[in-house]
Amino acid sequence: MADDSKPVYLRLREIISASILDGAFRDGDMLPSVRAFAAQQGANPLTVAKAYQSFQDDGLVTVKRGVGMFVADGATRRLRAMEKAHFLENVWPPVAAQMQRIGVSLSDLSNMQDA
Amino acid sequence: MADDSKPVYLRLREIISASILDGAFRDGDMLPSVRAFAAQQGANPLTVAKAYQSFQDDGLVTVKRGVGMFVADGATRRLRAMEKAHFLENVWPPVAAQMQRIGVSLSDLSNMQDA
DNA sequence: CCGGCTGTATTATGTCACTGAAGCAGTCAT
DNA sequence: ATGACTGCTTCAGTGACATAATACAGCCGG
Repeated sequence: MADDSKPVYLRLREIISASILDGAFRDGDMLPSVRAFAAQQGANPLTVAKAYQSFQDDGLVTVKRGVGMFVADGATRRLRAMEKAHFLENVWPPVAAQMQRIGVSLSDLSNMQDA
Repeated sequence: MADDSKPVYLRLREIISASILDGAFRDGDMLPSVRAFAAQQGANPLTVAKAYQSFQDDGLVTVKRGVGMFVADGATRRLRAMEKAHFLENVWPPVAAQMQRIGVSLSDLSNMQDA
C-alpha cells in the first residue's frame, strides 16, 4: 500500500480502490476514462486498462463499451467486504507477528493515534 | 512477511531477521553458511548471499572471509530498533489507513487475539 | 451519416529484478 | 602443501513490467 516499489498497475488499482471506499466514486458513477486517468497519473493507457481489468474481473465495475466504465451496483459494499477479508486473512497475521517480535503492542498504536 | 509473492532473497532476510529477534542467533553467533542455508531452504547460494549482504550493509553481521558470518555486537538490540522504526514509519501508517477504509478498529483486532 | 469519444486487441521493444551456474579468493586444520 | 570449508565475483538466462504505435469496435451528439 502506497509502496512505490510495487508495479504501477497495482498502485493504480489501489488508488481506485481507495477512491471508491472513500466515497469519491459511488455505485453507478462513471470512472475516469482509461486515457484520462493515464494522463492524470502519468502512466500508459494500457497500464490503466490493466488495472481496470482486475476490477471488472471481480464484477466491481460494469463496462459500457464506447461509453465508459461504471461502478457496479453494490460494488462499494462488496469491495469493502473483499478488502476486509483479505486484510484479516493475509495482511494482519504477519503484521501482528512482527509487532510481537519488535515489542509493539496494540495499546502503543492506539496511544499513537491520540497524538 | 511470509508472503510468498515476494522475492526469495527478501523472504530469506525475514527468516534470518526473525531468527535473530527470536533469539535463535545471538550476538557473536555464527550464522549458517551460505551453502548450508541455501540447501536447507532449497534456494540458490547466491540468493542467500544477497540476503546476507543486506545485513552486512547495515553492519548487523561481521564477515570473516573464509570463515563465516557472525552476528555483530549489539546487533540484536539494533535490529529490533531498526525494525521498530521501520514498522512505525513505513508499515503501520498505510495499514491504519486501510483499516479505516474497511471499517476495522484496533479493538476488533484485540478481540481477535483473545480468541 | 460523421466525427469524436469510449474501451479493446495486436505486436513489438526496452528495461530491470530475480535467479542461477561456474569459478575465484581467503582461512584454517592436517 | 593439500583439502575442505568459507564468502565473493562474473556472466548469463528468464520473466514480469511498462511503454509505444497502430488498428479495431461500440456509443452518441451534431
